[in-house]
Amino acid sequence: MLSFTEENYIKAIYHLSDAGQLAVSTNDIALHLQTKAATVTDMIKKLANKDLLAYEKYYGVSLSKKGKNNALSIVRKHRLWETFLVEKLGFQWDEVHEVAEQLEHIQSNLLIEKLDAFLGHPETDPHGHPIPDKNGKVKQIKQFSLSQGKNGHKYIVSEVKDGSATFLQYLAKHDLYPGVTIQIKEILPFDGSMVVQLQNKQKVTLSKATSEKILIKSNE
Amino acid sequence: MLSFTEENYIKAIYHLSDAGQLAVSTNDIALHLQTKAATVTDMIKKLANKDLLAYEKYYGVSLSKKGKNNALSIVRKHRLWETFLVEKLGFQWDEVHEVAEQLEHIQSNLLIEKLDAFLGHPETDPHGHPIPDKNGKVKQIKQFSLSQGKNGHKYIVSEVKDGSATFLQYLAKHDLYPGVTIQIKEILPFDGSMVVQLQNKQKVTLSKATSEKILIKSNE
DNA sequence: ATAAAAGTTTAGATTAATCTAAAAAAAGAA
DNA sequence: TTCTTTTTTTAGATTAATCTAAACTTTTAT
Ligand SMILES: [Mn+2]
Ligand SMILES: [Mn+2]
Ligand SMILES: [Mn+2]
Ligand SMILES: [Mn+2]
Repeated sequence: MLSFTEENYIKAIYHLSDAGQLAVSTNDIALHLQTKAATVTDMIKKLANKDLLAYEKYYGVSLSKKGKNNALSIVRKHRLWETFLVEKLGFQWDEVHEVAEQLEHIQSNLLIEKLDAFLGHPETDPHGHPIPDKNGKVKQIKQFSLSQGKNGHKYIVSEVKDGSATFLQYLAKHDLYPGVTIQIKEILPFDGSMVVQLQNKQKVTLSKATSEKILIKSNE
Repeated sequence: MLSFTEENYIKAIYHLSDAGQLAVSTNDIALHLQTKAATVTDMIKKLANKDLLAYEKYYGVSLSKKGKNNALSIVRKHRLWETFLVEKLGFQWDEVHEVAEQLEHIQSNLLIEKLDAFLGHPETDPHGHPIPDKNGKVKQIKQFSLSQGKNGHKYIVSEVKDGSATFLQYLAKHDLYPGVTIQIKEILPFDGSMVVQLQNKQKVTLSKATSEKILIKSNE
């Protein structure tokens, strides 16, 4: 049984390592968790003793199988709770992250499996992030950045890569959510901004910076 | 903002003092929280410094207005979550307490008000315990022990006073829940046990000890 | 009224998580 | 390759929550 703090370290390392691929440095973890490097060193020694990660002095850490499983379980809970908050309680998608940061630490397998069933076994959360299944399997979809879309083509929004409240509110104002179909109407060559049209025929102009943070998938 | 531990102390004192009426002793708190008296002494000093309770050395503590408000908020959250777990997620009523002990510490007013609305502003939890409203008001109903019911009379089960899993499972097996109408068919004088009949005509024999732990209200 | 028992507090330690400052190692630049 | 900068670790403290053992206060019983 991991403590609240240990769980947050494991999850941070999971995200920073790109799902457990790369090694993660002490400073990266400290930055991500808003703490100090010395604190991180202490904690990763503890996590290494628990076989949750491999730690090589001065060269960072990488999650073990056990650590990865723990991380996936926390990510699963986080994303299921976010889905619950939006789908069932009527939260806006920019309001859920902080609360899910707390809810993800509730310990009860029964709870999470019943919540999953109540939500109809969703595959993605409100931001389009995939929800790991009970066995830790993550469904990967073929997606790419909207900034790489072709003029005239239709796509489906699949994920947003910026979770800040202002960005999410901006997208919400223009009805840009995962699942929405869009068509690229125009790409301006001098600044890379583009005009996209929604199902309801409304047009929105998006800056390059914005279109880079929106992921899309093919329209089937 | 109270810590997890501080919240547990405040809630324990609230329950032990019968909703803030009586003073509570150090030992009572230690027993209830499964900790040591010395630990309790330290913590109540801290809570006294935060004006959550009045502490008189050697004579126990009593909650302040502020302490009572905090306690009511935690109790509200606990009971709303228990209701959610039973009504929406399909938990059995003997499975919810441990999970609610964790969920009651989640910090988010928005969450709890949205949860309340989602549940239809329930007045009692699955065990018949009243749910304090947003302002901390607790609705009191006229209720009494089933052991004091009269032969031949009809009543509605309103609350159960024992939260142990075995007791709750026993009642569930006989469909005895808050809200169910029962009629007393027979009271045996030598041991105080009674036979009650449910809506579905099924009869159950309850020992005195059991009927004392079931609260009922009049059949209107 | 005094002594014994019960309950409470204080003193001193421990563990988890955190910090700052100093030392050590690795990486980058000249 | 050697020096400088950056990163990481170690050393030593701090805070919250906990414990045991000893001291103290209140209550109960003779
Ligand atoms: Mn999130
Ligand atoms: Mn998300
Ligand atoms: Mn409960
Ligand atoms: Mn209850």
